[in-house]
Amino acid sequence: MITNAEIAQTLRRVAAVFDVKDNDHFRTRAYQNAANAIENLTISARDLWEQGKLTEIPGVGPNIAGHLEEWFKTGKVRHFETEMKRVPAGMFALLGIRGVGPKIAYKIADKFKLDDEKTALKKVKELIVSGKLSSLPGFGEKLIHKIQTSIESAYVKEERMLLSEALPVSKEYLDYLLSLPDVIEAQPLGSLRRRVATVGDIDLAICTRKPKEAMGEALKYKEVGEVISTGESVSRVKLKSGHEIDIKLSHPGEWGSLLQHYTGSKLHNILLRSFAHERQLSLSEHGIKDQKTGNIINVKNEKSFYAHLGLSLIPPELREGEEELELAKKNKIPSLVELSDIKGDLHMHSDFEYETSHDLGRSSLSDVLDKARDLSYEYIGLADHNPKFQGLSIAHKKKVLDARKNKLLTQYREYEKRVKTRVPKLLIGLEIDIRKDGELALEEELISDLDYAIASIHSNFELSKAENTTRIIKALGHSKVVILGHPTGRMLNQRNSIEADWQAIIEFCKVNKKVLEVNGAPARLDLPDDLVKMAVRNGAKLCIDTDSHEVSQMDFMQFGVWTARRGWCTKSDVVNTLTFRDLQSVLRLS
DNA sequence: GCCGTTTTCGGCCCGACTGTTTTCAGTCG
Ligand SMILES: Nc1nc2c(ncn2[C@H]2C[C@H](O)[C@@H](COP(=O)(O)OP(=O)(O)OP(=O)(O)O)O2)c(=O)[nH]1
Ligand SMILES: [Mg+2]
Ligand SMILES: [Mg+2]
Ligand SMILES: [Zn+2]
Repeated sequence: MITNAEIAQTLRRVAAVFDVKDNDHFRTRAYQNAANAIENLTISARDLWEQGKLTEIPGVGPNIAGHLEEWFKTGKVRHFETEMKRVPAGMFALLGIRGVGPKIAYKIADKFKLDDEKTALKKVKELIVSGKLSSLPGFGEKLIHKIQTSIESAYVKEERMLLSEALPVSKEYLDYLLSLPDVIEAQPLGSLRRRVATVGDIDLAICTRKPKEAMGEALKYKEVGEVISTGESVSRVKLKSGHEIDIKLSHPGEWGSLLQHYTGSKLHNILLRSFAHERQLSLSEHGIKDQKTGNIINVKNEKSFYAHLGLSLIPPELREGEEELELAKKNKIPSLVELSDIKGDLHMHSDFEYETSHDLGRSSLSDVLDKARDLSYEYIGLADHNPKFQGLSIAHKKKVLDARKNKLLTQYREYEKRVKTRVPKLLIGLEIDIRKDGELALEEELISDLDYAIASIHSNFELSKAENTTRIIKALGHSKVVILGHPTGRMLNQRNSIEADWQAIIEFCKVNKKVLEVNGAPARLDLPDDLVKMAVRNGAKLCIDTDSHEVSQMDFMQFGVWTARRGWCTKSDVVNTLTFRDLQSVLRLS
């Protein structure tokens, strides 16, 4: 299996060869663009090749597509191999060092004949210790020290953090920044502002009339462990916690263009700048420059920045360099679902104790209802896991489920009596495992007594694409099963999405009026944004849930909404924006 | 190497910071 990540890595290596051997900057960039595009695909490039759609990937043209075809057919690409042989293989290992790019990596690998990728880093360390590296022209003391420390830290594997991890770290820093006298405004930008599921670094921006003072104060934040680089408008620090933070700074007059630039994404920026070029305008974080007169056009905020280009304001979640520019030109950016549109949460676990197949909730129904009232919900749905499938008699399971229902209803009536107003309606459902063969892990006669069922995969994640597709569709065929829970099963940084034919599953959901969950648990965010987009495009409905096991987790709804927004989801695509009456008909209860 | 409702040739986003160097290349965001 040739993965997208492997392809992207190889294309980057070939790009590096073109850079150092041919100094061909544009061909280098073409290969990098293709690498980025393939890395960001959700569907595997191999699948696209089988469908004859490789050149539909932006940045992949006939040449690269031809090379990839050779790779899929024969297992190797002669052209790539020839190109990569033009440099010592050790060079590629050095590219992973921060601050070391193709030029420096090549100089070292070439001079010291680093032919083995595996030993290259070790050899460089030895060359530093023996002082030989300083014999290279351009390798001063500081550069060598930088390489040395970068190699050390490169051994600590860095992965992207969850959005939920980045948010409190950034908030604490922002609270500090906003407390400074010279800081007019401060806010998170980059992937954090675009609400990407995982975040590489934390990008913060400061608006000030006194840049020097403000930057000086910003770097004095008590959690700063190390200042990596610092300048008048940009600094980079590493916190004691290990988080890396970019701080950018601008005058009030440039604030709008700074927000735009630093929110990204990179691809969005590049496309926007190319578009501006056609209008003789040049964009940067400093503003909009008229290329004929050289005048900088002043923009106060992002709205007027986009307006100057004839574009409507694009929500940060959509700024990924896909079709957002085309739609903004036509003023056709949809208005996306918002947290305040949500009228209930249908995937929560109660604290009822029984022989569960997985885990139990921890909060009382009374606490859950209090929180739901705070959130102005009209309804909530409790979807505990099905009882253990094996080892319990049907009679026992029935007893358990009846007891659960009775207890919850009794508690609910007591709550109604006590609180009286704005009590959210209660639905009693279950989250039922989809077994390997697509059967539900609960007997038919026990399912019929539920208000609704969520079907979820919790095992056998490694089944083939065809097997997963079949079992999901089979499970969704049950009349009580209306929602497919956390469809891909991914756990960010821990477990990949299952393989499945999402196009077919989405089509099935649309035709049969089934609903795909957008699970807002921060480690899931599942459906992922790109599949949300596929579902929305194809007219399938979504349900944004939290999967909460205790009251505080009901706030995960925001993460689900952000993920849905990144998938171009509007209010009308989401069933839990409906009134209770309309929701009941979606659940086939009326 | 990619790409095109002004182009199939001739462009390709733009700027900050660092280090080592007298004017800029390399790397990164
Ligand atoms: N115009 C332009 N802007 C860039 C470029 N690289 C980065 N930016 C802008 C857009 C990015 O969203 C922003 C922050 O850069 P980052 O490298 O932190 O990327 P981002 O936060 O989007 O993703 P991340 O999660 O940090 O990997 O800076 C570039 O090459 N050109
Ligand atoms: Mg970032
Ligand atoms: Mg950054
Ligand atoms: Zn689950």
